[in-house]
Amino acid sequence: MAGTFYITTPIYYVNAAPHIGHAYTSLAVDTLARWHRLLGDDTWFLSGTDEHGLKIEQSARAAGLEPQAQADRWSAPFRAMSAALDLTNDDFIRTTEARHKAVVAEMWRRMEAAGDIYLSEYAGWYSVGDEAWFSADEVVDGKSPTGHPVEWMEEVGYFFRLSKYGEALLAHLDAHPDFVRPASRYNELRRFIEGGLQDISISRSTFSWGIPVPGADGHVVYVWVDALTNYISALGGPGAPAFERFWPSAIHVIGKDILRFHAVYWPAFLMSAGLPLPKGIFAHGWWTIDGQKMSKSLGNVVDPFEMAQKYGPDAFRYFLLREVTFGTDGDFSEQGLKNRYRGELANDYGNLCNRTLGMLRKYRGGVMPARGEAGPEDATLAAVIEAARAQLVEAMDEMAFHRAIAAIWSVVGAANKYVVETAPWVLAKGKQESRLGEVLYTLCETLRLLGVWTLPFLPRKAAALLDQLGVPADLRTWQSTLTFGGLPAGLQTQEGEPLFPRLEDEDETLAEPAKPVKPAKAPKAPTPAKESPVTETPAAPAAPAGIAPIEYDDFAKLELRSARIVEAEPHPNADKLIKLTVDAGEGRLRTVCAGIAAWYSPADLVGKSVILLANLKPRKLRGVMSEGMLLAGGEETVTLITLPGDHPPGTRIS
RNA sequence: CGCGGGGUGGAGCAGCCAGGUAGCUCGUCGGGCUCAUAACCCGAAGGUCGCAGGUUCGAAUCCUGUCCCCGCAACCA
Repeated sequence: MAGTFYITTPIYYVNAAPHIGHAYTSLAVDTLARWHRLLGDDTWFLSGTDEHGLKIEQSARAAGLEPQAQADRWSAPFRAMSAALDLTNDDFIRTTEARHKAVVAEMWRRMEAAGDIYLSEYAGWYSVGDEAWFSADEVVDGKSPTGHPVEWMEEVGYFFRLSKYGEALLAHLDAHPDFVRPASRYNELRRFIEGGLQDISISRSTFSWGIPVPGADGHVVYVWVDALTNYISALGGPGAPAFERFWPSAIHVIGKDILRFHAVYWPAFLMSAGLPLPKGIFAHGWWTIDGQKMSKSLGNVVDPFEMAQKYGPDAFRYFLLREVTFGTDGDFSEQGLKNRYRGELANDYGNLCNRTLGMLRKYRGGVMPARGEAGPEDATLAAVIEAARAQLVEAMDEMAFHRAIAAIWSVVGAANKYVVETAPWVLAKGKQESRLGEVLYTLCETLRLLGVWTLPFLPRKAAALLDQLGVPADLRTWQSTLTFGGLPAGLQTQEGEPLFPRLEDEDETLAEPAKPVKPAKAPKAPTPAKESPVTETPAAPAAPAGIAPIEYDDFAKLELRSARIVEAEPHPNADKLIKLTVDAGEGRLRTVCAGIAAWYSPADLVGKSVILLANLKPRKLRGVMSEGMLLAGGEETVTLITLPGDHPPGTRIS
């Protein structure tokens, strides 16, 4: 069964803090790595950061730092994720490391030697914001389809003959139907390749923060050749011992947005360089938050550090892997996490451990009994275990975490049922010692299997359970769970805390989000439970059950003032925002960005009197400092709260 | 005709590719148990599977049409 298993996360681009998406990818990969180590496979788990490019160069300049210093600074949180989330990555590659640069240069030379790189002049509309080129018909009013300004650029640069590899890629897909998973992505990709591949630009001369193109001063290797090569540079590159040991067995786990680069560019680069292709690519889905797209403006970005802190890394990991079919999109909600925590972790699994160890302590002084008289309930439980073991293996082979967990939990359920049906407390009263011993043994051994099987999914808690049971290391392997009955009699179990203690806020209604809560009578503040905040300032945290009542003092903290809009123009770099200049009677004008572009045009706004939240901490929105927030209401359509036309600016509103 | 995902008991989902008594979790109601983290176990109620046609002995599942929802730039995995 033992084999070689190399698994990677993408390298994360360091222009933003880690969020749930990064955490998800890393946790999924970590779980697979732990699983394969459990199976005894020679396993290597790689993660890292992508640190080159114009964006970093610019943000460094804006911060007054050297690009490397900026990269160091922003790479740190990604490295910190390993500790916070219990990731067991064997290595962490950074594209600014010498070992990486050397292999990128070698890749380049190999591709060049294959005749796949050529110099050409190109010209077109380039958008810094997108780091991409656009054709003339894509550019509207000097903006890219994504709203970023574009500029006409002419550049001499290197191209890669991607067009040459279409047939070979299709042939590879034919021969390896598992090369891209899930199947829906495989189909999507096929259609894309069948549509024909264009050569791609693989160098830049408009910025310098990158790996120099070998033998071509002034050119740096453009993002994909640089970034994708991390998967082999971390192994030391072609010929290195680690490369020989791990390379062709690689599985790249990625988000669905970068499938094309991994499943088209990367294999083509490798073919060109004369190197074997990875074994497969798995593209997972994205998370929405409370049913909505994750976005800063909604204030619903999930901070993985905070979640791990609050619920523990195990529970966070468990939720992400259990909640959705790996490969499809899912919805994250703290409510959902709490529900699964309480139901599946605390009540089902944690409580099973607790009651079992409690009975063992009570009836046998915490010492593992010898086996005894069998009973009819045993076979039922055994059958569930046998089935679950097979399902677990099958599910993990398909990276179907949710099914793997469901299989394990079928055993948890069966064990809880076993307790009720065998009723050890009745056996104890009736002095049926032999049967009681067998029942307690069976439960403990079942817990051992559960503990081992959940090691990849709940690394800390599973280990804690095995510790409580007193399980020695050689009984914590996959192999040791292939047969039932490994636990030796006489084993001393340990006192332990409940694995998953009840959550603090247990009186909270965890089930139905829409529990009608009478709205606090907030004086005048037009704040229904789910208002759309007008500006992109920190929105109130989502409060599904309504917003908790506040004291008057809380309200008094708001400095609301009337203000007159004196100027309005579209935000230079954001479609949803309007940049307003308002007079709040302070003797100076303020700039406020409001997310109302979908409902108002700038011309409509000038001269209106509105309500300004004046003491909101200023905040930069897409590059423009916004000093306040305008009150507005509505869900589908947002309406600014306006005051009668001649209302004097600066009046305090309460 | 831009692309993609989705509409299944109160909520969230599976099933659909390979048609054949509609399943899971949560919630609700009733019962049991008392070892345990007021946890656990059993039972019940509750769905004409968005709508309309079609194919078929038979359709949640295949085909056609149609309506609705959600993503698809900016913290993008």
